Amino acid sequence: MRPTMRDVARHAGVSLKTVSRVVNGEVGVRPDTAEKVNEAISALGFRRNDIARALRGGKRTRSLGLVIKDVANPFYSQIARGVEEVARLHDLFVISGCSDEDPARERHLIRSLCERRVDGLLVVPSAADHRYLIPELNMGTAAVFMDRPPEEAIRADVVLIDNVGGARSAVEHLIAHGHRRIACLADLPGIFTARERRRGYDEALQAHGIPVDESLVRLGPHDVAGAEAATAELLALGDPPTAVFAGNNRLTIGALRAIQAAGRTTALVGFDDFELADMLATPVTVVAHYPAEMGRRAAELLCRRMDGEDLPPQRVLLPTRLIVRGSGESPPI
Amino acid sequence: MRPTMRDVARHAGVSLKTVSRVVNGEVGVRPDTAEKVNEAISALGFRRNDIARALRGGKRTRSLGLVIKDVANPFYSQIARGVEEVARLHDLFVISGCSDEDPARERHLIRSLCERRVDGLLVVPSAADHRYLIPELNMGTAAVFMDRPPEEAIRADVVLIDNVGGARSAVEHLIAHGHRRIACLADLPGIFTARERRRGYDEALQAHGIPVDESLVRLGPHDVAGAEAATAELLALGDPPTAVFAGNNRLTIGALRAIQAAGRTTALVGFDDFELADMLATPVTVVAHYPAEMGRRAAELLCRRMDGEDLPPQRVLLPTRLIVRGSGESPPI
DNA sequence: CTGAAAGCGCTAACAC
DNA sequence: GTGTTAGCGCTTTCAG
Repeated sequence: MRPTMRDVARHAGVSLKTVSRVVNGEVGVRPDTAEKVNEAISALGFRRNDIARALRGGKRTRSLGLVIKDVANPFYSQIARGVEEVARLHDLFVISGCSDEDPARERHLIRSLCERRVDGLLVVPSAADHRYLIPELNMGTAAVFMDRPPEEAIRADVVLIDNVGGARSAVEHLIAHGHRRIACLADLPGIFTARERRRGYDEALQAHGIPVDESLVRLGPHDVAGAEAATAELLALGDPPTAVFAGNNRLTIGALRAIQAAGRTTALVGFDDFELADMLATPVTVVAHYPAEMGRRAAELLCRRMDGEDLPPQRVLLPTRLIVRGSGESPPI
Repeated sequence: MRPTMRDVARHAGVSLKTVSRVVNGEVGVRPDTAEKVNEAISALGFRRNDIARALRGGKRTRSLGLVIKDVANPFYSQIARGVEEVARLHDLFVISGCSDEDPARERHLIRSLCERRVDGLLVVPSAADHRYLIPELNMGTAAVFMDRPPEEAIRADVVLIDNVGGARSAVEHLIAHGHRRIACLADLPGIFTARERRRGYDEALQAHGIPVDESLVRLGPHDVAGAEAATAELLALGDPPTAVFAGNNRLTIGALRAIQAAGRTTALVGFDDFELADMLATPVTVVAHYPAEMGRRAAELLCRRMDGEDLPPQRVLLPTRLIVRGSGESPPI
């Protein structure tokens, strides 16, 4: 069906190797020979077969594998964008898959990507054991982790957000506005970022001599509906919180819905910026960060590893920024 | 570095072919032989090389190429998600790239994907000439287009949204609420969806005997700022529109900003749903559609083509749905 | 400058 | 049940 170099060679009346030289822009081909070859190439519609190319010479496949939770989620799609930008610069393709936070699927994806001989792996790891990766890493597949670190045993680079610092700055902002009864909404404690952000919340309170009141902390909600219900419960307490810190954008939206529904002016600061946060009835104060930058940085580290650079495992911490919009500045009631 | 089947065979004291049989779950291997082979596999950390596998026998690479404008844009990332869901069911990998609406980059991407011998191609085409694809298609690479059709000469399946019908329903909704001076904001006329939506606007007015007033039509703005400026201009007219139809989500946001800034209650219906549309100060009435479904349908069509099904080119039209939320129901002033 | 031969890691087609 | 041989489409020697 598809013509091969042999076919082109036959058509042009030269040897296979000469075609190879022309196709790869090697030197040492007379212009008129090259001309003949190029004519044959377009006459036959020849396309070099990169699969065969990668096979011979243990060549790189010029591809990297990306495992994220879900591309449809803006956080991950921005990571993917950052990765793609760097990949493009290095003439690499990105082969990606969604784990949907399922460890079995994640493992299957990584295994399949290794079977396809991707030159490197970029992974947002789920809460699971990643030791199965060790043989792959030893076998020479570079890997960089994003957003959550793998276990200690895995010696690989990782790019994280400053979760603790970001959460602390959010809660300190609320304290600065006079709040002392501040609720904390965080995702499932199995998730690294949820634990870290909760830790930032604790640290901020402690630093200001405010005891942590566990009845104001809700760990577990991980969607808008769950956060809305949890917030409604908090607002219905005898002594309700005057402010809420929400650990991610879905939790922020849920909290917002509950606060609006209750007709309160409870202050709110959320982790993660989101589109239209400034256009809502109450514009939302957030701890912003830059997922695309995370993707870029991770991809850059990976490329360096792929080029054989041999540093000790890096741990990059990306900064956050508090964006003040209104919801975080309401005074305590 | 990485062990091959030969190495495994040597280690297990069997022939290469026996290893191949075990690795591929073929029948006709004694359990104890299989056992030995499996031990050698884990001892050496062997991973079958899918590159070599695809080469032999003109085998499929079990991958498909996806070319979209930008993964970071929720519209495209949802398409990507739909594609990935179907790919997963068929045990296919997705190799994707962003064209950023640059025809040269799009062409480069498609070419490279063909060189990697993807089994099929899923493309959101930019406004450009796609005839260079014809040889690839003839050479057996299946292709399905999404969101915008390629030129007539390309005989391939395409999955579209009902742009005309959706726009018409939006404008008829405004007419039903008593509006007659309805503005139209649409993207660059080079873009298929922009033209089609503008056509739906015209059709709705004509169907109700309302003459099209070109001074109320703004073609060209393609970001929030541009739409905001265009809308501000419209509102400043001596005889301003009482309602606005915005041709996509960025234009809707821009219009909304301008209307809020002017302190008006101008009615607004937008094409494309977006997150938090219901949480804004004025919840936004929209023409919703389902990008993930577009990705799924396109991927399904592609898989059927890849399986050799030979129907005439299909043209799938996905329905839209008007979601009433408030902004589209204000009466004329 | 150009070409012939070997072989990347695997599977298909046949032996035994 | 198991092994041997050929060869996928290309690049890499090494000769001419």
